[in-house]
Amino acid sequence: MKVTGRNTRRRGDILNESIYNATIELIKKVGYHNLTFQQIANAAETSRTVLYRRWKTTYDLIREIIEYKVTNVLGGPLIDKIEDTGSLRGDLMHLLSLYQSLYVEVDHEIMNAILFEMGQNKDKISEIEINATNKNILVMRKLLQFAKNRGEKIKEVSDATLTLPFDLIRVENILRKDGIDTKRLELLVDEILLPVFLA
Amino acid sequence: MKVTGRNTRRRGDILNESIYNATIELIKKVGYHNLTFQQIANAAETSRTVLYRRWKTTYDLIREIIEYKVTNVLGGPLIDKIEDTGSLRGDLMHLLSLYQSLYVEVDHEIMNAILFEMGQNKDKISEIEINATNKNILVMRKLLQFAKNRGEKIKEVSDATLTLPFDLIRVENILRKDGIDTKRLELLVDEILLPVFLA
DNA sequence: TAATTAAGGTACACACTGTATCTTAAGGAG
DNA sequence: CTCCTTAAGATACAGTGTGTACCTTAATTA
Repeated sequence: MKVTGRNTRRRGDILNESIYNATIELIKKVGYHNLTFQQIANAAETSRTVLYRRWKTTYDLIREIIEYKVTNVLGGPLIDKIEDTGSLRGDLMHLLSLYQSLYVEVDHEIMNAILFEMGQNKDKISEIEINATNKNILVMRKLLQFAKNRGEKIKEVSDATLTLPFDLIRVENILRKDGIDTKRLELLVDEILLPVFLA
Repeated sequence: MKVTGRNTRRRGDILNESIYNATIELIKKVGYHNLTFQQIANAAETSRTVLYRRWKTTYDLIREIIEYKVTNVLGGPLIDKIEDTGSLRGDLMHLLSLYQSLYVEVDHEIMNAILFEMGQNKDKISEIEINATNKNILVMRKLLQFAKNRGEKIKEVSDATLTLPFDLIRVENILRKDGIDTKRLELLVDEILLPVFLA
């Protein structure tokens, strides 16, 4: 603690946000791989003890930050945010834009860190992430139902294929990461997603 | 060193392979994130000094292991291994099988570690990896040329879309990782790749 | 056999981890 | 307003890993 006296000990949400922000800045600077509780504590001007009490690993912290940020960015679950825009192409563009906005707002490094841990920790994380995958499948089912209701001819595909829009955004953000603009998203829709889903 | 006397100091390839194998085993055990030079040195029964002399980071070591393994598994560059099987479907299946075999033989963790670093280290790695991406594009061009020569109608797509087969295998190995069998690869070909590339 | 090269040993200062123990500020209940 | 509970923050310690420097000596080559 730098300042002694009254009003020097933060709690609850104020402290949390300070830790979140410090963590995000640190990840941008040193990367997820080099992220340490020690540095987070320094940056957030708190104590390592506080961090260890709440999170076992930096991954647990990151996960919490994502959840916090997602609700802030989207303002609610993804499935409530998709709309019937009048065409499958428009709906897919809207979906990709929404999902992409998460990567931009939450920060690539953090989103990719999650993806990486999914590839490493076979057991404990899968529960959380399988859940996320299932939610994404439901989003796509709803989106394709819009198209069917409009009379568009939709192919019957497996659940695994329904995750394709999300997978594409993930790959884009790992490999390309810069210049993922509307034009790029349109290319994904026109060259990949529409041929896959539209009969 | 455990044993003193003659023939106790390994060099060159024998030492290298010992280090490679120890690293692979360690990654399987503790994951890339927790991989340390110290543990590698112990497991390979060598000295940390030896490791630091040759590799600056565990990532550099991993990268070398992949190159070593790839030539062992495939027996040469990927572009020389694809064949005209008589149909685009057959060619794509063959390509996916080859690329998937890398993940199985080299170990998921290591392949994913590379992917993760690609997402983190924007600068230095991109040169290597952009190169790899370009090679993959050439592979797909060659494969699609087989199809054109046979008279199959092939869509004109952007280069970024040509990396789709590789991207799909990557995603599979991050998220699903178990049960990526022939049936799964067939689904990728029939539901995604053929609709994208075949007119 | 001598010279060169590289493996292996030892040591050091520093950073991070995880845990335990203690103090004390903040916020609520009465 | 005071007491009490809760949680923030300070301090300390043993263990592990890092990166580097310096030295010794085995293996290879000339």
